[in-house]
Amino acid sequence: MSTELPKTFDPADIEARWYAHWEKGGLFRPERPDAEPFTIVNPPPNVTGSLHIGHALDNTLQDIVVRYERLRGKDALWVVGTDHAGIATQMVVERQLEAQQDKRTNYSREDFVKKVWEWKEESGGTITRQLRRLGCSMDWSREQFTMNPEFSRAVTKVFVDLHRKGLIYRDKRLVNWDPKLKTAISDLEVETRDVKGHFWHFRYPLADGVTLDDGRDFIEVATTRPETMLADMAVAVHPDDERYKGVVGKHVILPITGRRVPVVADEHADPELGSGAVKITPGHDFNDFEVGKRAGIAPADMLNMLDAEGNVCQTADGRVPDEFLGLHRFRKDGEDGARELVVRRLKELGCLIPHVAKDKDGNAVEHDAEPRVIATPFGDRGGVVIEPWLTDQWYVDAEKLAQAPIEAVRSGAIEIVPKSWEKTFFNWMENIQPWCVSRQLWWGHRIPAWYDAEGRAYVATSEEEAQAQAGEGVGLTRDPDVLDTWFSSALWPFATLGWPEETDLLAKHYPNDLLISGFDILFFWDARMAMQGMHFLGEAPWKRLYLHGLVRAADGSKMSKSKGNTVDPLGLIDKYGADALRFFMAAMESQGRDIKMDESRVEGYRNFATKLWNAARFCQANGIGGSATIAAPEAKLAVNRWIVGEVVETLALLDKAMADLRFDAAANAIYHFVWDTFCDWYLELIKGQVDEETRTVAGWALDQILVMLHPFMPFITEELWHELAPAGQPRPYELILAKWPAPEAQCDAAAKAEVEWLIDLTRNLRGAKNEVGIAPGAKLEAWLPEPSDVAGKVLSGNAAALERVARLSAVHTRPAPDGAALQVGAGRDALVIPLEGLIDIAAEKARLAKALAAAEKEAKSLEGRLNNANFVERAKPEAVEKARADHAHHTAEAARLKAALERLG
RNA sequence: GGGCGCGUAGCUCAGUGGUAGAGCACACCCUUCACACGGGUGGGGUCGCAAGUUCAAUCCUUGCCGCGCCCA
Repeated sequence: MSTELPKTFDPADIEARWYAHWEKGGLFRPERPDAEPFTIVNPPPNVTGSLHIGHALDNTLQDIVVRYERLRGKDALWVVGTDHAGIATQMVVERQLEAQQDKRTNYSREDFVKKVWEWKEESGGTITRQLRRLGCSMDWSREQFTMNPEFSRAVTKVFVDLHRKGLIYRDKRLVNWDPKLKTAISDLEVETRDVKGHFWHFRYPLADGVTLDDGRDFIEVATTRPETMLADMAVAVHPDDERYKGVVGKHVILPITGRRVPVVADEHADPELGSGAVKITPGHDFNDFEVGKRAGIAPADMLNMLDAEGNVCQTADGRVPDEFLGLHRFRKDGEDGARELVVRRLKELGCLIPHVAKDKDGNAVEHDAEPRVIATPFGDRGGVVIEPWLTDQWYVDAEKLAQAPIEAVRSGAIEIVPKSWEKTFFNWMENIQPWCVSRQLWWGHRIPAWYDAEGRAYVATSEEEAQAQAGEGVGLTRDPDVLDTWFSSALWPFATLGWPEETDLLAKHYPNDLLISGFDILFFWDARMAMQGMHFLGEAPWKRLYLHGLVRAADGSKMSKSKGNTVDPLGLIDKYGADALRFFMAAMESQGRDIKMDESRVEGYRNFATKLWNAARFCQANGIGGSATIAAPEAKLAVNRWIVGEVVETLALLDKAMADLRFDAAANAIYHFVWDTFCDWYLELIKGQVDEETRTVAGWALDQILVMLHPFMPFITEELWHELAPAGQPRPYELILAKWPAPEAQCDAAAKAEVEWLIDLTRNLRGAKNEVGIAPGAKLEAWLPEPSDVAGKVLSGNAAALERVARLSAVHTRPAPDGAALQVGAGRDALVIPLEGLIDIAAEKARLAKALAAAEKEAKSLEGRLNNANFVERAKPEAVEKARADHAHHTAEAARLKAALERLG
């Protein structure tokens, strides 16, 4: 036995000490060349990031699984690393420059990128340090980064290969353009939000004296974005719309620009909506782009009226008046923009149709526009309104790549847990759009494409190769853009293992076994890993995909920095310890539900850790220490045989829960075993009678607790593992590398029955004493004239426990003396405790009457059911059997209570 | 508009076709030699509403009400 444990434990001290020890000793990835592999890759956090509560959840769950599998003897590999996070990281460094009145464009690309690398080396490790505080047992020796040279080579190869197969192509079309960040973004990075806006109605004069059937010489169109009329190229009407039949093919003359544009028939125009005619701006609206193409306008000919920052520029036909040039697309920083000026000019020209509304007195009032809620696209990073903008970008043919993953999920090759996410997955994958992967940034994987003077692209793994393709002497310039960060992180499950080299690591650990991620990155990351993994390695990257929810604030709202309602996991670790935070995460993680932050529960699990600590102190003081065996020790005493059986049952619950990825069930199983079974009953029952057998069994049971709890609470368990080692016999290995329990024992039903009888008796006795006002500590004598078999065994074998725990100094197996007495049940037995003059007879009668009423109510209800022929004939035989047994039990109970009442007079 | 999920004790959450559970909170008792971050006892729920299926519904089906998320 080592020196005695201190009275309280200090999580901070233990955590720092053990983590350093594990990491230094390489214990996160022991050499297990012949063991079955188990592989998880962590969702690489942004290098810019710091640990938030969502990371804490995600990584805790992964660590629980990895530690569990490591204890089960597998060659468990948890790949860790960080993501270069193109936009986010570039923004961080740009902000730093801004703070010094400096800016990115003051530097050459090379110099700026060098600055980002410097920043990364200096501050990029914050989050990885924080993951260590959580206790995460990742393989730091192989820490990855998406911009490492090896990883970058994989990214280039993927781009070149996909291009060769026609799965990546360059195209001129509308993209989601972020005018703040000045880059294209993918459709997933666009957040649609409802915003209050306006709906303006214009009149576009018909050209050449043409009129509508009703005589009007103009067409009415409406828009929420008036400024785009500067680049209008058509007016569309529905082909079946009788009102406009006569003007299809005719023209209108646009106000302000004077541009002559055709009226085209297109089904996009909805006759039911407004006037039924819509203005068409193919260069600035996704729907209009399609209409324009159908009307025969090539994308290259579509008019563009905005620059990269969303300011008005001259269109190719030179028709935008000078006063508009340089204006922002709409009001910004308190200054009117093109939108406001267009409305003003149209109004002056008499081309604005006012919106007529009634005021509160019922009078008609004219407004420039109708107020309306508009679904508006915002960039999820920059936070400004996204502009559909006509540019050349690189696209991945996601539709083709999506087929294999769809099939994999359908066939079960990938199991999504919880299953309810499958539908969402299919819905997205089956309607997937081309994925725009080029970004107009400097920080990231530069696109491996070179252009000649005519703009022809040569895609190659190197400039030499591109030159070879283009031919000797052809001048080439490299594409300035970089790839979407998710394009590279999609390769995480295999590029981190050395792909495209055919390494042993790759052969052993691909496919990974499991991926754990928040559902919020199902499309961004998980689906894209599945696409790339299946395309390049022919197999799904993982067998199971576990999706967890969000950690929400205590009031159920989403945590966000701007709302200021975030909870810092490191603060919780400081306050309660990493073990408590981890256990909270596990216990609250029920599949398919978000976790609401509840600090009192974290506190509760801190208390749980303290409970275990003190139980260990008790054991230590009684010479109970580390066990020498994996298998359960032989035992004769009922309590010991019983606790072995309880370990066996808990282990089964735990293994089942882990197999099902039910983290809550797993955590609860071990929690209840430790607190309720081991501490509250087993330790109480062995107190004062700790013999050699008990020492052995208790030591073994405590070891099983440490192992089973270790995945959830790695620090305290590791500490106790060593503290409890027998004197002079240090543990041969750390707990992190211990063997998962294999009791090779069965539940002993007889021992279980005995101990449960004793527990039942104790509970009932305590309750009775409490209700009739006897001091809990009072020692009593009881009479049990005809003990059942179980009772007999307890009386003969557990007298000490009876006295200590049940506080019965003697139990006489002969008829009880006459007089007032307390009656207490235990299993099928009823003990009589004569207490003439000691108890409040009225209180005891009330207690018995209450119990009798309850028993009679149950018995009556069961009787009713059993008298129902339908039930007896049609219900499952087990159900009928159980009802009969319960009925007998409650009837006997009632009879007993009635007798006891009569005894009291 | 389409999809998903939720509504169970004061709060946070499990759960099951056959007498409703946990943690915290609450009430009362206990300074019992591991632990007051503890021990003991107890109160508290027509399981959102309505109909249907069933011998039996908190659980299955449908509708409704309320809340949340995703997609268009």
